[in-house]
Amino acid sequence: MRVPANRPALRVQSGGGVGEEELEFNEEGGVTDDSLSPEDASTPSSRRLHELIIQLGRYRSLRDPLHGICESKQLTPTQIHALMWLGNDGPTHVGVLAQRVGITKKTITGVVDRLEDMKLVERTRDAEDRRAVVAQLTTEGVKLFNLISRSVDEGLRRMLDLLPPDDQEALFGLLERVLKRLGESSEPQSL
Amino acid sequence: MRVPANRPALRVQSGGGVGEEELEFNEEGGVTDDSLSPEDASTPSSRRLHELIIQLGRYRSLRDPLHGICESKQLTPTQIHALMWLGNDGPTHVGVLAQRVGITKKTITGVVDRLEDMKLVERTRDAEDRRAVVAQLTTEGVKLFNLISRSVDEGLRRMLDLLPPDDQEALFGLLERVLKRLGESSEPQSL
DNA sequence: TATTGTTATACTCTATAACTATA
DNA sequence: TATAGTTATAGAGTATAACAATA
Repeated sequence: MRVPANRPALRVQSGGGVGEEELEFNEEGGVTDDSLSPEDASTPSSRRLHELIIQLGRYRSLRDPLHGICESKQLTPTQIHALMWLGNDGPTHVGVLAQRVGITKKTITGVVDRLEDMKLVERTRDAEDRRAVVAQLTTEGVKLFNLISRSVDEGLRRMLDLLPPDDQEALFGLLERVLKRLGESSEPQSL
Repeated sequence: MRVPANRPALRVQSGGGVGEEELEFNEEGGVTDDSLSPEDASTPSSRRLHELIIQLGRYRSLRDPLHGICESKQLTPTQIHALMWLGNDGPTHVGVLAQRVGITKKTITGVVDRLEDMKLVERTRDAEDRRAVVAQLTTEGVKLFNLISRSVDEGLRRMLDLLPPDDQEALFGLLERVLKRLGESSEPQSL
């Protein structure tokens, strides 16, 4: 009853320029809108995985291990997300950073604004393309990145502790094979 | 430069009532604040998993398979999240729903408001505890839930297609063992 | 008094549209 | 003209604080 508007703000450029920033290697768009070809929709395996994921989701500490970090650092998930990519990738065009985080170029501006206000990120112009803006962590930002990185490691360690060594190895092998498959069939966007 | 405030809005009741809605079986609070006991922090395994996850994160289609659904259905991630839990659990106290989605009671009110405006959710009073409000899907909400559920299945199927059958079985076994462990060491909150 | 939700307020996230500067 | 970002605007998510109704 607070806001009379019935339509959420989430809206995507579907009519205008296709080549904006939403282009991915997986372009099915509506995914499964109403056009469910009954052959390749869901399978017993996918439904089994779905059910397992729902069960796991009931354990909140598994679901969002970053939540505690957000609280203790007084940062929003999006801000943490942006910091982590900057720490992992080094200086990055803000447009690319937007892709990484999964938001639009218009939105990344405000996010970087606030990170800059907090002295965690710096903006500089790209000398080679004067239009482009490069974002990079400040010294303080790097320190925070390292701290968060260790927090994530610790969270992952606690998850791994739930698995016997054999299963841990199986998991690693499995993920590595997925990555190999992905690398063969497509490219990570704009790496 | 937009807003002069340097502090983000994310803030959690750390001083007030402990038993609000943030209580989990993993109560380390600050997680790794500054008190990193060097023994049980990160391990080679956790760092390896961390690295693998970062690599996977570069593939955006893997990272947020729900993104396409949000777009096509014109709903926000939080709204989808709430709908999915209502579909999976049936009529639910809005406070419990807040726990599931991972937001506070104050916030869930607005989310349910908007879902109610969209005629996807209904509110009723719990007859046994007149204080409590029960949220449940409308007929239209159930239809949407089924549609989204199938979309998720399809996304999962595409991920599973990246793995040979052996690895799929390994993954299932692995997840089931994690669930078993979790069930032994703790309870899913308020199930 | 304690608990369940809601209301009021403020800030962040997010997208669309219009704009500036550079290629 | 096309591309990289920013500004302006509006709606949704989120938390804190204060409040109402019920136990």
